Amino acid sequence: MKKATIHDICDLTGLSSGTVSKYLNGGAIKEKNRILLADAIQKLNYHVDEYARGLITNKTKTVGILVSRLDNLFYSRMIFDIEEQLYRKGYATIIKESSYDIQKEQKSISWFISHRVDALIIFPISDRREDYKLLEEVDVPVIFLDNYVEGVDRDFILTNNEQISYEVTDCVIKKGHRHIAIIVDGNNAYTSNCRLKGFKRAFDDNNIGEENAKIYKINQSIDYAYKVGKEILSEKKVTAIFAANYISTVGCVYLLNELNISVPKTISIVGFDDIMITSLYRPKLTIVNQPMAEIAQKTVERLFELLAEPSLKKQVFILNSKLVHGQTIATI
Amino acid sequence: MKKATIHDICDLTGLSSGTVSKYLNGGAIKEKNRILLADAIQKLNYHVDEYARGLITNKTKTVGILVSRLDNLFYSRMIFDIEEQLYRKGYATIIKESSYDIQKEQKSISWFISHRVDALIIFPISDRREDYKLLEEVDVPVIFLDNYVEGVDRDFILTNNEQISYEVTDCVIKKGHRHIAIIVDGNNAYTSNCRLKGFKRAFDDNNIGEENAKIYKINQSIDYAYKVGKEILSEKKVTAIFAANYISTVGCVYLLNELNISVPKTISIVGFDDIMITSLYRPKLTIVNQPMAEIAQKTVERLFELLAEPSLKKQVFILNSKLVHGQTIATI
DNA sequence: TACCAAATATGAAACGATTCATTTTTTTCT
DNA sequence: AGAAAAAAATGAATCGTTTCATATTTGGTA
Repeated sequence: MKKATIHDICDLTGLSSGTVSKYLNGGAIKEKNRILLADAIQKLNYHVDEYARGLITNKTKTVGILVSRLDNLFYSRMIFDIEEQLYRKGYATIIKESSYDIQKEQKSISWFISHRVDALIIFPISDRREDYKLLEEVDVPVIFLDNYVEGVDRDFILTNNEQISYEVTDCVIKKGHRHIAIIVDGNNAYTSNCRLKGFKRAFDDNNIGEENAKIYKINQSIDYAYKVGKEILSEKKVTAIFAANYISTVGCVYLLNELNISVPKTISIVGFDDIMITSLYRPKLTIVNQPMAEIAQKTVERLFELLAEPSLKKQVFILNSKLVHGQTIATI
Repeated sequence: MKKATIHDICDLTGLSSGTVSKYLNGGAIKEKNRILLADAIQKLNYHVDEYARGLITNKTKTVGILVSRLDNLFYSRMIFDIEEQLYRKGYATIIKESSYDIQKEQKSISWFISHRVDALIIFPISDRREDYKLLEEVDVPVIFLDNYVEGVDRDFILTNNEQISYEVTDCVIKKGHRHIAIIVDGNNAYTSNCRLKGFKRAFDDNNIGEENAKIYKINQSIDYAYKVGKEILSEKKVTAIFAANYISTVGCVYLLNELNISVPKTISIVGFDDIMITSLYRPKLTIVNQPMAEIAQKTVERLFELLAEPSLKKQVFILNSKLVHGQTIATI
């Protein structure tokens, strides 16, 4: 049994392909024929072939999302929000992941272009302009999230990483801590650097030598974060940990739970991105929250602006994170 | 600047479309021409138009996944595993979600068919055969996960829900509990019923009247689970809760944390699907684990069997869950 | 050099929809 | 009823690939 096409409908109804097409796309059809067509479509179990349609219309009503890791709740939650909004507007979402593999990221971008997505949302994993060269000659709207890439003339939606990191660190210092460790992502170049910068600036502004600022870089694995956390705990002087991304926050909380470490008596901790953390873990973590819903909202909003007017001047949007106080910073 | 096509490559190289196509698909080409083509493709920033290709080859190298909720970690984790394996085999994954809306589920199935996915993976939300009628006349391989639909002649991959639920309940009863509450999903008809059946059978086998078995149905919202949990706590007689899916487990743990309830002294609890639960929450939860990696593995394996031989006789696979003991069942 | 088989290259037809200039049918008005 | 205007239907051309039967080139051998 072969898939039914428009021609089969023509044969069955005696109407022409143009009329069938008009029906499928909601044009004006005589009532008699409308019924005829509805019946035929039902009878033949007809489905539009979007590949044939896309070929000629040059629109696919499809948005690609390229994410580094799907099993990172920070990303998947945001994607969930974005998908939901796109669906409402009649767009389908195609999700692919790069797994922090630049080769795979490029293959995915290429795949998306070949599949003619109408727009592309990327959580970039590289900070080198040439890794996104592929996109330069392509006139698909692209929005980058979570990370900046110097020299790429596209839209970016970011959060005030340096500022919030400064705020966290300053707060910890003000509570009397002098030896503080920060855990950042080694891959996530630009964003990590911002968080580091804010961290260091707080040391400077409080006149504390930067040699007291212990910096740890991890890759995007909870296990690795766990190990690094252990290493930090063995550093006797350190009294506070700033887990400056979601993965390291989860890793540290696992660790503290596992070793039954009394928080904040033994060690103080601040986390990043509260997704199921403060609800599950006690004491309640002091944690930075990036405005995920807002980011999703802004992304979709901007996406449609770009779809309507692709030549809009590129912009960088910076949204504000919030520090939510729990009970995990001790006052010394 | 228009998108480059094969014809542009022909013009630039002086070769024919057939040759270009052969090159793109890895055929034998003279070295001289191979270089010529590589250069031209680079220069023109050419990308294959998969819509044109798909139209004629009738293959899209694409698998659709239709999931009820993406922000349910039990599903998203499994999808992550499946996506990973499909990627390795050169297939792209398109994810859509139904949000427990049957209309949306059907629209998505229709979308997938129109977009000619080579295969389809569905986490069904209905247990009525006619809700999947769309698929009957379609010769795309389909695998259903997590839930059975009576009368649908397709492959299913499930877990031993009744058996494991029996095991849990029996264990709780053996520890002296007589009044036990179970929370199941009201939507998730077949699977929930299995879990309920096992629950009740344990009561019967232990000669405890079923009036002691308190049954609570929730929809797929953590907040609702939280509320139901509260209601259960107010039932003075109940000494143990069996949160028989991931959402209700999370909801209950939130609640117990929030109210600072001493577990298992005040109440005993068993959960379902340990994703970030036992690592974050103390005391360590006694919890049922479905073999997520195995399910993903089996799904992909079966998918490729069906792709190779679509007329294979349909099967129902049942994998085994495991009860992992923690410290949340009190002995009375 | 001439011949032949193997290796490459050619290009028209096909895939299944939409488009749009043209034709046919229906409606409205006198 | 007949003419004009409006509405609906027609169908050939088109989108950018792959396919495959045919034609051309290559290079080894007599």
